[in-house]
Amino acid sequence: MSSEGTNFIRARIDADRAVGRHGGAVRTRFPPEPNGYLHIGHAKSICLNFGLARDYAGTCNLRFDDTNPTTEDPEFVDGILADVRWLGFEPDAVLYASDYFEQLYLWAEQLVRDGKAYVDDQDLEEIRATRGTVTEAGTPSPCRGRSPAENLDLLRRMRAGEFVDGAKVLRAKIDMAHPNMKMRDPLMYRIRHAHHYRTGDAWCIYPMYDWAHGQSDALERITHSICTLEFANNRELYDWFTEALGFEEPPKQLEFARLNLTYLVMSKRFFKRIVEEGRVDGWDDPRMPTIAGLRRRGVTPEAIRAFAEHVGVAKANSTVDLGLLEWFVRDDLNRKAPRRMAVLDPLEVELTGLPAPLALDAPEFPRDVRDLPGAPPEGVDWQAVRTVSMGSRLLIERSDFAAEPPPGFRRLVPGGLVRLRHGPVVRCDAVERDAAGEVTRLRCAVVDDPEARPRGVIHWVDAASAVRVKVKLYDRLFAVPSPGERTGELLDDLNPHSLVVADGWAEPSVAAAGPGSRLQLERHGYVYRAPQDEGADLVLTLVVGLKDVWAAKEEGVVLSDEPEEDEVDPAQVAAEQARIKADARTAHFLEHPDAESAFTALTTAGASDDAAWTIATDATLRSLAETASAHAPPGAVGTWIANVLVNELKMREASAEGVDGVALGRLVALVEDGTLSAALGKKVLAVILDEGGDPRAIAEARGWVQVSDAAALEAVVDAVLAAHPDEVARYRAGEAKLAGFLMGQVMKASKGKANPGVARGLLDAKLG
RNA sequence: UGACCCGUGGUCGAAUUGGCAAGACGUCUGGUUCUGGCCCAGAAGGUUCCAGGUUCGAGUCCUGGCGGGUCAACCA
Repeated sequence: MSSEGTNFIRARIDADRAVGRHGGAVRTRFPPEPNGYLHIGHAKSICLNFGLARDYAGTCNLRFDDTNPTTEDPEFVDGILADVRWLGFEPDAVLYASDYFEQLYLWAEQLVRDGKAYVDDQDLEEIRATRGTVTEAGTPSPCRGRSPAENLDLLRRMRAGEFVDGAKVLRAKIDMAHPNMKMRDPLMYRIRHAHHYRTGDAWCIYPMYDWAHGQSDALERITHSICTLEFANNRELYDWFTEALGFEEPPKQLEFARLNLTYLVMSKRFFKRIVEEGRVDGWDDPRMPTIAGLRRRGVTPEAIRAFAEHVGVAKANSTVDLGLLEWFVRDDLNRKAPRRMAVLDPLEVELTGLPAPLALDAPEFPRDVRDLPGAPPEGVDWQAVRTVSMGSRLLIERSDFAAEPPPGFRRLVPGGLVRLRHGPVVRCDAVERDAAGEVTRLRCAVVDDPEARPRGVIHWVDAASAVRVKVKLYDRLFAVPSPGERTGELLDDLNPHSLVVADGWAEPSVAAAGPGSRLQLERHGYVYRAPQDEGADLVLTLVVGLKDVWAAKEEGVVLSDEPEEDEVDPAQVAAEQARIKADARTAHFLEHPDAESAFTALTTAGASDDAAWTIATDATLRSLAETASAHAPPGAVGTWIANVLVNELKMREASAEGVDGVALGRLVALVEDGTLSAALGKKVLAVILDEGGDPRAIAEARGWVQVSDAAALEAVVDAVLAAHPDEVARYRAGEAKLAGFLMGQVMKASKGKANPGVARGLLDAKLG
């Protein structure tokens, strides 16, 4: 199992395996449509699906969902396959929905024969108009009543190409008044005389997503079909199709929240637009959140995988801070990228006191990198040292000198000392300026005093040996955390400085770093040299900058004030809520007098309003309560039905129909007279629901009798207290919440049989 | 105002299925340091959306409300 904890999908898989579904196998798939490039959001899905297959020793297919010939392109299938492999996953099979067209068609004929699908002659507008709205039912097509034989003939002629595009469609025959719009006779096939990149001209009808997807999953014997939240409404249809075709152990669809990141949008359409408008340099522009873009930026697959695992999988819409992705990129590169020095905005330094050029040994990594968690990367010699020469003419970063330093400035100042990284400490003796007052050159002297206390350490390059580098300083694509929010136009929020090219100088060994290598330019960030050089120049791209506490402080990031919360009086809220509830109830009772009498009867018998309402508005529960009330106090029966029974039924997805009212009443009586505690009563109820029977007999057969005897419970309480001395001490030290924990232990020790009231009294007394 | 899904520190997200509200990022201290990086130690930050109910005990169950998302392509 992954070290990154659990999530609802894993919980579901564990539960399915526990009951032996699919023989405990896990088969997933990643199903992109080849109509664009994959982005970081897809990476999350890829890591999820392939990660599940890996952790459960299952399989994961890559399946191209290529059911729409007009948008798809083989260019994208190649790109997608390359991206998946680059991320580090090898599909167990590379498959295409288009390979299933024949089977899909055969199944469609089957549904037609079964009267579960029909051919509709209505055009696009008519279908749209008769679908209804979210609050109004749709109206059936005039073609809905066609006979299976006629439909079959029409479908075959559709396939044979007798009709023009849009003339006819095949629809599932479900329910035009269904509250879920996806179930209002959804389309299965449309006519499209178009060339498909794989099936060529073999077909002129193409399956819709809903029809193709679940059946493709079933063909591949997928166990868990994982998709994003927006398909949740489609699940009912997914299940309808697999049910209609009668698959055994059909695949089950599970939906999770797609990844959103601040400073980014994850929209294929927007990507397409900025690529076409030339605002970025293609789908793989290093500013793009596409996998290809991240790769060209120099981000490693390891960083993406670690990020994807970390953000987790849930059903709540959420937006992850882009800073988190950047953190994972740094964390990975910190251990992999050899250190180098480069000056991007040079200021000349004339160094005196150097008798001859120095040859300095500079380690590839600082010592402490070795102590990082995780093994050192392969192929990196941690002891490696490169030689850096230092002559009398140096270049330092312009921002590393300040004639008038701000407080806390730990770099070069007139008359001040700094260490030149891997080299000597120097003192700034003179500052040369041009006519405009701009600093043009510094004169510094080597300070040969081992006691010297420099203000800080700065990097440098030797002017005589430095090589020219062009560093593409990439920044976030958007300037604001939520693009498009201000004006509704994404382009308005594009970061104008997302690409700044710096012409700098680097120590010579930077040129020796091979194509495809990653380095840390010390005090700047991590850079990447493209596998293919762009020209004669040495070009590096900034993958991500180093964390920079100083720059953040300089910018003076001001945290916004806490928004003032309006003071609300809970009592007032409660009163208001009660009024709303009461109003709704009176309105309901106006039309349902029987509900009102039941409600009144239950509340006067002592049930709470909520419990009474739950029962009074449900005919089945109402008659159940009536039957049960012959054997136990009606108020208690009401409370039990509303709070315990309803929950149990919900968990087993069962209805109240057929529940034994007499047994229920007797059960409540047993709880009321103290024979059973509430917890034991719940267990007995579960048995009644599962296999039926008399509550007393069930309880006796299993020894489920509440223990109220103080002496017997005292022994249990003593044992628990003795077994948890730390918790007892913490409780006595003031951690009141530990009482709940200890009480839980007592209940557990008594196998749930302790009378909670008595046990609690004992416990409280002993804890003092 | 139909159906479905979702509300847990600033941001993500766990919680053994009713029993001590994890962890990470971010923030703030301090230490270390020849990278203002990394690392180490510590801290702050929560009425688990709200109100009722059930229970010895509720983030978890029930009822209602509020807020957000998705669905009315011959896209996926």
